[in-house]
Amino acid sequence: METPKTKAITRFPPSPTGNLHVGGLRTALFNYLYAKRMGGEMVFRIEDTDKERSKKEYEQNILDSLNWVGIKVGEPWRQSERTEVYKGHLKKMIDSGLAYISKETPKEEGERAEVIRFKNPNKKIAFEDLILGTIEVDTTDLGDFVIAKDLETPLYHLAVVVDDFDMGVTHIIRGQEHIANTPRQILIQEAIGAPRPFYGHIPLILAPDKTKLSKRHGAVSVTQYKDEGYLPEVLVNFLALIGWNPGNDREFFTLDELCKEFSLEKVQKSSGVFDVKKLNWMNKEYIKKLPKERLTELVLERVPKDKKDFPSFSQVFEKILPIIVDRIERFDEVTKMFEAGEFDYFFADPVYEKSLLKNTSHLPKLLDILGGITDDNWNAAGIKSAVWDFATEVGRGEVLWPMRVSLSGREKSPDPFTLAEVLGKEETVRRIKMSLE
RNA sequence: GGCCUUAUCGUCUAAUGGUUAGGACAUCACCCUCUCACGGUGGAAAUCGGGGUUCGAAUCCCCGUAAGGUCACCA
Repeated sequence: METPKTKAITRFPPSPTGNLHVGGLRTALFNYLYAKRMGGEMVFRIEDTDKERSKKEYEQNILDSLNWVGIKVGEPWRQSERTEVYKGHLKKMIDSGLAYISKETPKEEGERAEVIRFKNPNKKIAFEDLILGTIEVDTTDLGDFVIAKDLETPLYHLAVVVDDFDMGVTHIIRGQEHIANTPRQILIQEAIGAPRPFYGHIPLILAPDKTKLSKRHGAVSVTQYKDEGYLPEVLVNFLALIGWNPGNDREFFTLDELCKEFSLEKVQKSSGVFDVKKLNWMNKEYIKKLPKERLTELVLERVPKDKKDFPSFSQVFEKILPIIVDRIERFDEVTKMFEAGEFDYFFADPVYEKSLLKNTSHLPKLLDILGGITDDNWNAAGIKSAVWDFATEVGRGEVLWPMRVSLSGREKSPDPFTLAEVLGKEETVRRIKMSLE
């Protein structure tokens, strides 16, 4: 790993007008990773100048989401608490003719008859984007844009520039939707005498239809992914790989590993589609490697209350955990399976549908074989080897199917040997006899 | 529409002038198998189009085309 030459101060400045979006999380991630990689830090700022739309609950959600995935942030700066600072700049700019109070004819409700506009010097601005290269724009067609409604009510562009300056931000890493904002923010920087930070505009995350990811495409907030049972480390790993790659085939990274590997040179220029299928695959890969304690906890919290009330629940649960885990990609599937009654037969007698049982004529013989298995050998492998030859001889489907149905009562279930192991010898025998009645 | 940006398998991407254009997800086939799931093996699949530059172009340049972003008294 290369030694960083300059410490970088990056920032994550969400506006609390909604829950944290996966796109927003990806932006936070890249800023965090870059700062860590460069031996600096990412500062956190709440952009709540829009008093109408900003809500405390959203601020909390953003913070909770960040914590959930393990991105640590300090106390945020709040724009709503810095009105005086912006006011000072505004006054100075007006006094020196860099901005002016403009008379307006309100077109919409809520619009003022007087606003503060920036005196646009109408020149060409070129900046070196760390990801896209040189970008040049003629700011003339921006006109004298509005930077505040009045001295007490600054607008986005002004507040951003002032804050980035005061916070000592060296690198602004943000989504490509901000490219158009950069020239006017540079103009303001020059007006207030702030140094120009480095810019890196990262590619957008798109929905499968290649349009902006929005609610109509399904889950967009981090909270939703959490609720659906995705692991936080998976979301981080997956999101890091949209628009960035390590330069080789490696796909699995922890947050810490990403902090060491990340670089802006490997960030893609073009937008990437959020592929839930791959997310699901990755979640399953991580689930497979989870330590037993955490796995148990995560599955257990998704089991419906009424199922947990079965008297034998704890003992049985221990045994069927691997069966459950085998069948899920996301933890919310645990709830769905239990609610569908998938595992009811582990806790209570199955109810037989005669048509499902098919041919029961080999069951008595099967009972003999099972009876001969010692307790030591009563496990899936042992049971299988005891039964296998007989089953093969008369036709496996003729023995194994009725055996499995008599134990589960279901059309679909784990294999009969596993079923028998979980149920125990006594119960297995009892159920097969019961199916013969 | 103006301005800005982008363009490798369906998707995420590797290859920074010389590779049979590589990997992963998804997909398909086969295997495992009493069912479901898991698992294993193999296959198909891409350089947007047209011109240059060069011995040689996915890679550099130009022109098209397409996609996205942005044009607020939101951020």
